[in-house]
Amino acid sequence: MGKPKVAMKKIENKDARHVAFSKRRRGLIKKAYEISTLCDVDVALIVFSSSGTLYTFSGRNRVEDVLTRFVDLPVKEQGPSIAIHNKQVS
Amino acid sequence: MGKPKVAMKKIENKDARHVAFSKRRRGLIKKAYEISTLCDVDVALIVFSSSGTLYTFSGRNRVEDVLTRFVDLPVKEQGPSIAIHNKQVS
DNA sequence: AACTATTTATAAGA
DNA sequence: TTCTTATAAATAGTT
Repeated sequence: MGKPKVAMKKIENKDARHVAFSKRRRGLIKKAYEISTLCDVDVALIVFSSSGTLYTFSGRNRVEDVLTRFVDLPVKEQGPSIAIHNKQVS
Repeated sequence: MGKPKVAMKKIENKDARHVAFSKRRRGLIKKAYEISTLCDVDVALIVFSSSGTLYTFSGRNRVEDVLTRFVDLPVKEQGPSIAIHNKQVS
């Protein structure tokens, strides 16, 4: 990550947490853009800040269209309700 | 990125594109997990591979719940239909 | 908002 | 697909 290896838990200091959110939000959206472009896949990303502000990204198609595509899948194919970050999720 | 600086356009070689998708999907989901945990925010990520396989991630809440939260917003607050990766999107 | 030291992500190759 | 390695990119703390 950055300089020190940071523990993977909520950053308790509010200012530090907001700064991290701002930096990482930009990084995450960039990564989403890259995989969408390089690999030619459909991506939709939705983030709600703790104050409720919405941030989104989508690549080739509109967020709504990707969501529609998701919702239209049979529930079984939507996979587990809670996804695990380090496992491949159906 | 990795070793060589790669052009930001579709990887034309199919095998290379699939390998990149596999690696980057993992990285993207990890980043989504990290921002969700460190910054205590709601994240939903949906990716459809070119063959139509679905990959998702969500943090504190289920993907469906984040989508519902998005859909329930007034359309104006859902922001632009096409998000731009390097700009902050409302 | 910029800088910088350091960690992390990842393109190629095996 | 997994591991290794070299290098680019992300980012935590600081200014």
